[in-house]
Amino acid sequence: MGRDIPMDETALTDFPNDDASELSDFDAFHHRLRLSYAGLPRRLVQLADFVTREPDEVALGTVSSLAHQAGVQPSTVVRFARTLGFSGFSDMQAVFRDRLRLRNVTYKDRVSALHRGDGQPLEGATIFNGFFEAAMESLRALQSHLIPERLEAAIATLSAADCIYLLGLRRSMPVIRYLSYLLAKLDIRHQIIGLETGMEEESFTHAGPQDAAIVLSYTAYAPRTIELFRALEARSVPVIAMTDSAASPVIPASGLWLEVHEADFQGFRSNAASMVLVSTLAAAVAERRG
Amino acid sequence: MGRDIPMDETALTDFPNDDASELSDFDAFHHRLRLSYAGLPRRLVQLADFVTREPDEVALGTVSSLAHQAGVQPSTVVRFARTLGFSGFSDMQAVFRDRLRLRNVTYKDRVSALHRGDGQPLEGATIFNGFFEAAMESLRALQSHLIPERLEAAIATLSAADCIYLLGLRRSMPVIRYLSYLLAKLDIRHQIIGLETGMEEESFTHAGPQDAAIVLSYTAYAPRTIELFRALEARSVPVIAMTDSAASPVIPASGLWLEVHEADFQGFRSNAASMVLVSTLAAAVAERRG
DNA sequence: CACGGGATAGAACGTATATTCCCTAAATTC
DNA sequence: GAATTTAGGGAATATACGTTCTATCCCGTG
Repeated sequence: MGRDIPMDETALTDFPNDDASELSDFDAFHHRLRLSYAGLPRRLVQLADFVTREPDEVALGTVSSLAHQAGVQPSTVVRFARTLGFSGFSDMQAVFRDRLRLRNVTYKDRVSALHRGDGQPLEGATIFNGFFEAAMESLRALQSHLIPERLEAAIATLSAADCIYLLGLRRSMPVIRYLSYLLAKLDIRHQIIGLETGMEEESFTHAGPQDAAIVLSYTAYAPRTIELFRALEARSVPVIAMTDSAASPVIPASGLWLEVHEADFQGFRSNAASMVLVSTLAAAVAERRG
Repeated sequence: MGRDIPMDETALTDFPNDDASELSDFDAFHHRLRLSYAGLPRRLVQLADFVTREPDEVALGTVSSLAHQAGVQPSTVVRFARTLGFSGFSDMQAVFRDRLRLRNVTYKDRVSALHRGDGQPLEGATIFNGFFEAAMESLRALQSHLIPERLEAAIATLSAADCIYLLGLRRSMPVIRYLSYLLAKLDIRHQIIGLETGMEEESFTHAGPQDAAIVLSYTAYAPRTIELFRALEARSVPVIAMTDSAASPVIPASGLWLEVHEADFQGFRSNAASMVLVSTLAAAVAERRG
């Protein structure tokens, strides 16, 4: 216990800690590592990679076990520590161990910290908790309401489509953009409806039964979305709706709709469930098309 | 693959036990401890209480440090281990260390377990499960890693900012767009960096210390993001990073970064955690500004 | 091609740690 | 109340570990 090494306090703390966000020793270590990484010899780079990849091993292992895993000599490990400003390996390991300790401490008290209901103005942790719960709730609801057959039908329809039109305004717009991003990456032809205001109908002048559309709309359903949805149905475009109730105005005649309940927190809808479902559709269509 | 357990089973357990039938060493240890607890001598009871209360100390400490903390003699610690069926203290400690190791691997391999090796096409429900699990895992990881003080510091910085610059390319772009949408709704001045390719730097020619920036980047960090991040730092723009490791190249000198691990499924990253955190930041800043 | 400097590997050293043994104290039984 | 058994404390011992030193190798340089 009696570690009489002075443990060079300045070793890691001489970095600009300007403001309230104090750099943890662990972060400071990595900061230093990044700075000197470029000029490091081969074996030390090997070690640098290893310690960033397996920080837990560093905390729990011994010099020789790490040396073995990283493919270097034990003495190199010590040299690595000294190069980074520690008095020896043990000093460096202490940083990694403290991180493990700390991590589990925050894990322990986070519940009490987050659920503080003492009427104080909303602090960050409370707001986070709200969004977190909303997302979890939405995901759970999605999982329990999802009907596999419907999902399969939706995938089949989309897979057969020539071009997939995407419709979702206001709060659903970010989800649509995300879907568009996914489809682009998967090289699936698609088109967002309504990027330019007022020109929405022009987006699907050529659309027909050979295509398909995904429509997202949650209460209160944007009137413009309903309009555009009806225009799509009028053109006999097969529509897959993602909405939150059987009474929704965007449920297609085919009955092909997927139930998604987005819990909201302070008026902001967590789009977690929509994002997951939309990812599923994109990946499944890509898979189906091969 | 014997794992077709519905995910809500695993959702609430603290430790990702491989299976209900196959107890982890750590759980087995506690089971044994409970059985023999009643007939234990005084000092050993003292130790039993200590190891259940502070398992991390057992994993990280030495015989004498534990003896000191528990108020017994070092030799008693060894006797304790032997009484519980270990060959010595080190054997017992190994169990506690393995537990620490396992804790942090949880989400890594779980999703990949869904990748079917038999070459069969994945059906919709399977794909959905993958994305669903990835999202849940990301959210859980976010909750356990989030440091409330850091979050507060980030909110404070953003609240004080004149204009908030948003940076995140490729896979992070959808999240940035979503954040932009939120900020627009909340009437908070902001600017996305890099909407037009090649003209990114022009987006922040007027940026300075009075502003702030949010940078999203996950492995493998897009080189262009790193470049732009450095340019921001060079202009002394306070940067808040959302990234996945202390070794990330986009961690600002201020140390103001938030840890986010996005589990991915089939190469697609669930952005669930990022979305939740980004919503939190937007709402908290709005709240702070009143 | 020769030389010098630094990086690396391997071995030797000293220390800290777990372990073991033994003695003392306490408790239980005859 | 004495003897025997069991728990606990303390010190000695063995081992594993980090550290340091030195010889060798590689790479760059004159």
